[in-house]
Amino acid sequence: MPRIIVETEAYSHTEKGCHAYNNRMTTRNEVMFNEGGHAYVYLCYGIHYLFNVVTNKNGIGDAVLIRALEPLKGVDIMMKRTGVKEPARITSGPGKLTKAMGIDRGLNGKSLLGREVWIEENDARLTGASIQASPRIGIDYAGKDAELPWRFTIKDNPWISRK
DNA sequence: TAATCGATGGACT
DNA sequence: GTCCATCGATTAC
Repeated sequence: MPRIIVETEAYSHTEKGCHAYNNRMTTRNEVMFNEGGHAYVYLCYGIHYLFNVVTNKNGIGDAVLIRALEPLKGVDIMMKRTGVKEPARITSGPGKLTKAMGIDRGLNGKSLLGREVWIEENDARLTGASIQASPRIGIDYAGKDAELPWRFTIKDNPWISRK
């Protein structure tokens, strides 16, 4: 069931918004220190699973949070999973998209080159002008690092989260 | 071992 | 606009 990723946020161990800040490794975020190309899935607020892609080398805790998707197929089953009627709202948020995709902690640490979850290229090509950068969402506790413009969205795409 | 707190979202006033 | 469900990880003691 393909999707196009339309909204992401970057997290690096060099800033406080990241779980791996200051190279802190815990049972929760240890997969972030894996080789890039792995899935990092964790439970937030006791309710929502958030899906990240580990991006750096082994031993370096960097990742990209997937915040929103544009569905290409499978809209019907995602509406059934989430109960959301409006197609453009099914995956418009990091917690909602994992529910729509059926992602849970069972995928934590899985390789994105495997068969359970993966990312691939398609024919869509973006120009720099169609990508907007803005401050990340929901990390006020990170202080000054919360202002980093590390949230990337596709301009005017209706599937991005509205915050 | 106990208290606190989220990389959220939905319901409600 | 405000409130809060819900639970594992983290922090406080």
